[in-house]
Parts: sequence; C-alpha cells; structure tokens
Amino acid sequence: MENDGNTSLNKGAWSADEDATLAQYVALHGPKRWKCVAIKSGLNRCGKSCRLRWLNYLRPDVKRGNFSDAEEDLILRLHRLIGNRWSLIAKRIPERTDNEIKNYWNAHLRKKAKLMEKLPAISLAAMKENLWSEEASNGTESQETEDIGGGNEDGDDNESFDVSASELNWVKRFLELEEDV
DNA sequence: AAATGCGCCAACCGCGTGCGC
DNA sequence: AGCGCACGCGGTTGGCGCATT
Repeated sequence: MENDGNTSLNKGAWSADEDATLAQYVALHGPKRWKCVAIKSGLNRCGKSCRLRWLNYLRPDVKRGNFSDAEEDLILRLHRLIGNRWSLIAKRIPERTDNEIKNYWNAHLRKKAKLMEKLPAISLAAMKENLWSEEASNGTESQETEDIGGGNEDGDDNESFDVSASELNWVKRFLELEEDV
C-alpha cells in the first residue's frame, strides 16, 4: 500500500499559499515525482494530495465552472457507452478532469440518466452487432472491442441502450478517435 | 431566527498497474 | 523473475452552503 507515512501531514482544504507554493514548484520541476514534490516544496502534504490538487485545480489547462449542454450531452453518451470510466471520459472532454466529471455525474446526471433508461431501448448486443457489421463493410479496423465489452464487464452486463442511427455513428466516431489518444 | 435536511464539491482512501532495479 | 516504488483510477467521505420547516 502506498503510504505517505507521516501522521502529522496536513489534510483537508488547500490554502491559497499552499496552492501558490505547489504551482511554483511544479512550474520549476514539472508535474512528476509527487512524493519529492511534497517533500521538497516544503508543503506538509502527501504526494497524492499534491498530485490531485495539481491535476484538478492548478493545471493551467483546466476549466472551472458550469458544464455546457454539449459537455453534458457528451458525458451522458460516453457514460452510456463505457460506464464509470471517468478518466477515459475526461480525455474526450477538453479541460475537464475526471474528478470534476465524476462529481458532476453524481450530482446532476445520474438522475437524468436513470430517466433516460426508461425510454425504449435496444440491447447492447444489438448495438454491437450493428456497429461491427457497419465497420466490416467500411473496412475500418478497430481494436476497441474491449472498451465496449470490457467497459461493461464489471456488473451491468445487461444494461440497455437507446441508440438511434445518428448516435450509432457518433459511437463509431468515438471508437475511431480512441486510437489517437 | 433557529434547527434540520439535502445537495454539491473538494479531498481522501484503497487498490490495481506500470516501470525500473 | 521478483520486488518495491510511484502513479493513476474509481469509490467514498466530510464539510460547507442553501433551502425548507
């Protein structure tokens, strides 16, 4: 188990001073070796805590604030496709972090998704069949089978989907993009 | 005005994985 | 090949603020 050891380490909310210290250190040495960062920066924090703070708030390319409709829609679609793979979803949504997306899901979208589940649905199997046959005819090769199959293997295997033709296209594009990341 | 409940968000925790030695 | 360290991920918790009674 990773153990950042010291029981007298600071916990809880970060102060502006701590943020500044961390940001300054990372700007100088880069976002790696978080244990070293924690020790050498003089912050009385564990490495994990520093990493999380940097990734979620101090990184220059992270966007704060309300999610747009487009982002919300994207999250809903991606979640339906791959489940609670927050880091994967975050990679598809520029400037958003996995933690932020996870929180937004839990706070706002879970209920919405529940409602949508009750709409007329087709099975995942049917969707896959559709998708692969279309790909075969296009000669497009994808190695993302695992992402769909694997994405749902922990639990909700019989999850239902309501997938229109346009959505199917969208999913397909998503799978193609996956190879670039 | 005070008490209580609820929702949201920041942060922590435990576990799995990758990588270097 | 095995071991230990560091990192990344997803689930969960704690605390704050707002709404309701």
